[in-house]
Amino acid sequence: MSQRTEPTKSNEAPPPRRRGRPARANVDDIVQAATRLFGQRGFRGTSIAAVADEVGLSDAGVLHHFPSKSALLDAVLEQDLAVQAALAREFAEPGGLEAIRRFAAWGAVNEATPDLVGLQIAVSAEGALHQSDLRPYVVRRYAGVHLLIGDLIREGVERGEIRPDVDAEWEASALIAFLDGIRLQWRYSDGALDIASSVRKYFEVLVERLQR
Amino acid sequence: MSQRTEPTKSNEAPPPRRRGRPARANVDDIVQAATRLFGQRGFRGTSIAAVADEVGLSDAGVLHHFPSKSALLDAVLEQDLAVQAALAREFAEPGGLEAIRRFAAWGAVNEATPDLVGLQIAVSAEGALHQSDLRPYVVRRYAGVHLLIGDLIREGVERGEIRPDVDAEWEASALIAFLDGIRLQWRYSDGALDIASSVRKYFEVLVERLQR
Amino acid sequence: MSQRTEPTKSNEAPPPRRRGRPARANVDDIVQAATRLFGQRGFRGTSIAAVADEVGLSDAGVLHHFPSKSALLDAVLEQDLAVQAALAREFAEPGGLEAIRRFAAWGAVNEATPDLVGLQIAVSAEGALHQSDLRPYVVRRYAGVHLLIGDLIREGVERGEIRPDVDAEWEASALIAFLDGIRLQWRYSDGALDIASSVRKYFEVLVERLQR
Amino acid sequence: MSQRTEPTKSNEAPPPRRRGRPARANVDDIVQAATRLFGQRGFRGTSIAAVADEVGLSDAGVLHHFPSKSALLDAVLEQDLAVQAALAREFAEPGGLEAIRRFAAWGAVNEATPDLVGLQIAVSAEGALHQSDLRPYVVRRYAGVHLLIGDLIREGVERGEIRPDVDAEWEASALIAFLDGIRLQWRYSDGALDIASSVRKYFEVLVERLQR
DNA sequence: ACGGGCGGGACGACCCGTTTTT
DNA sequence: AAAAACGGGTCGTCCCGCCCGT
Repeated sequence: MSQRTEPTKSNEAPPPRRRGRPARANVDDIVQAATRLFGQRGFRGTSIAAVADEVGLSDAGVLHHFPSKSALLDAVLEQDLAVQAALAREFAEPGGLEAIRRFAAWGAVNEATPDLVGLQIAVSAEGALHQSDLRPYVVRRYAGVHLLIGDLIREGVERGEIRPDVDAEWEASALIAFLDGIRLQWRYSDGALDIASSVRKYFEVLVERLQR
Repeated sequence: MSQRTEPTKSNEAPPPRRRGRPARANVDDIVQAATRLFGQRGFRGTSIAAVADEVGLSDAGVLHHFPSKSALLDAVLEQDLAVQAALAREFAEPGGLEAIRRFAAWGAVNEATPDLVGLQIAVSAEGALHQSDLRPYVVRRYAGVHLLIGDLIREGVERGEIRPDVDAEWEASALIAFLDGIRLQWRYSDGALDIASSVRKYFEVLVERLQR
Repeated sequence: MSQRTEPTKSNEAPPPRRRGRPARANVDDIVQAATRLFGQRGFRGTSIAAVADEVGLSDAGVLHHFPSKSALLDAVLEQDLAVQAALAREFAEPGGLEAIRRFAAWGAVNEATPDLVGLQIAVSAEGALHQSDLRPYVVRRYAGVHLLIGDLIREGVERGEIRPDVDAEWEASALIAFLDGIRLQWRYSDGALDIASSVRKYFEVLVERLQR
Repeated sequence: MSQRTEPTKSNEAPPPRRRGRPARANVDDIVQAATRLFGQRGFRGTSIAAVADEVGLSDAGVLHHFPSKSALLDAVLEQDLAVQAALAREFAEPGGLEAIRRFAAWGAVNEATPDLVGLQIAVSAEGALHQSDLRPYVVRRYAGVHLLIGDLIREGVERGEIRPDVDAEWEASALIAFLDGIRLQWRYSDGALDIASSVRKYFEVLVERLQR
């Protein structure tokens, strides 16, 4: 299925390719390839040359677009964050318990975007190491999700959908923990684990616990 | 105390060893230092030289005891596994629901052995990357824990302590996921998160769910 | 306006230049910037990008005007040579001992044109290295000055102003050596050394020695 | 004298190589080779690989002995300084005017140790560039020589050998300038210039000026 | 047996001058 | 005049072997 090397629009009508545009890789291609490779091999385990290879450039070619490896990382992370944020907004839109119910589909989304999931796993993993540049990014992401979930629970309590004595902080933390952990297992099982239904089940149990 | 460089048993060097032999680092020291460093910086992020430095040897000195870096890794992992297995046996000893209740103390144990926890996190993290030598090790560990928890649940069902309709597989998987995830959060919070009580709470909820 | 990008003569752009041309850097600007940077960091220590930055262009922009880095160097050197030659002609104009006396002001001129002096120092310095492209240029300059001074002395002898037994060759060589060396010291002293009076003193001593 | 490139014994009889020290390049060889290359091509113009080549090692081999390029530079400079200091002490030993007379032989010494002279020229040259690591070294050397010469003149004045109205500071400065400059010319003339007699002549003129 | 001095080959990121295309 | 890309090169790191002393 066309390994890599020409990721973009499939309807690009290659033959004509007027006026010798060599159809060079563009910035988006690079970010995409880097996303995949970072996700597969980790940030430190991925050399600029490997990314360049993927998109058919030389190291210098990539460094032309991104002055340093960490600039490339920033671009990758920023793009990931944008996708995640959009998704979270969509899920959270109804607010309260209903929003939480919606998040049950989160596992299915994971299965659909393995590259991004791989990236998040790898980033979480490497960020856990001391003195990693990825730490702040992961910490920020944790804080964001934590706040989001906590708010939904509190909102549910206000609306009377959720029992007032639930420990919102702990629930948020436990949810994130489960999601992170199950994602790891998914990775280790080479996708064999049915993450979608596993996540759905967690939400069933969670919703029941929240309601009473 | 025994700063570095010769931490271990003082009752060695039995016979003469005259003339102030500088008390060189031994194999155990190296494994211990490697455990700490692997846990802090990851396996690939730790150079042999760094380990050697920690114990006051040269690279060659370390390589004398362990022919290669991965031999050192094996030793570290083996030691970790032994500790974990002993712990698990102790917790699981009563069997059934009671054993599961005992595991609630797992979080507290984590706080007591930060080096080993760090190692496990780092290993899980790096093993998640494709083509990592650590993968098989992590997979094996997952399988072991999975089996252990599953067996305890099944045993509890047999004993009538646990509802027969629980999904043992999913519970084991979810538990491991939570533990892995919460450990990560603990790491990212620089130990600020109260992992012991967070884990205890999970087990409370779990035990309640299993019973009724 | 004009942030950067066209510091020089304001009375250019004579006729139309309609439609707010952003007043791009011109060739002279580039040469001037290159002169300063070559003088400060040396030829090899100055990248085309650095020059481009100074004048607000991209590397490619500079390379549009000068096909290669050494073409830019040639332009810089040529301009420097023109300035020096004009100065020398002016000083040497009366000929004989009087011309030599005039050269006493050389130090003061140096202080007034620090960029060019910096360039000469840097060029002398780098040209001294083996296989440098700058060698021939420096050698030619040495020869020129040598000849000039030698001629003045010989002329002075003919005119009877200078003792006939002076060693013109050595005097020229020593003078140049002193000037080069004192210039270096000036540079190392960050301009603290009073090069003008130091040079003047050398000429006093020299003139006295020449006369008897 | 066995150019370079295979410093060891030429009759090395590869097969046997009894138990033996393969006569690897040692630290001194590296420093010496670096001295020559730095002198010929400058510090920045000399790669570690070039030095390694000269002594028959790989880059890594050299970096084993000197952790970084600037560590190697330090070693080279330190050695140079030691040689210079010893020489200066020897010349300056009688003190006063006599010591100054002795320095007339400085040019001849230069001719005998072209490598060190080359190094000094190159270092002076590169140090003149802004933000060079060599600056402080050169400044220190200047200060040392300045002080030495100044002291000798002052001593000569005290002893009554030198006229009391000489400007010791200027004389020191001018002497250094001449020496630096003439050295440069010597370099540019590819050794054709008779630096020994040129320097001697400067000292003759100098001594005469100091005395009367 | 233990420990280390010494060395290397591969690879890492990044920079620089330059050509090609628009 | 800029944008895109490349090839060569720099320093430095890493893992590991070949020796030799104790």
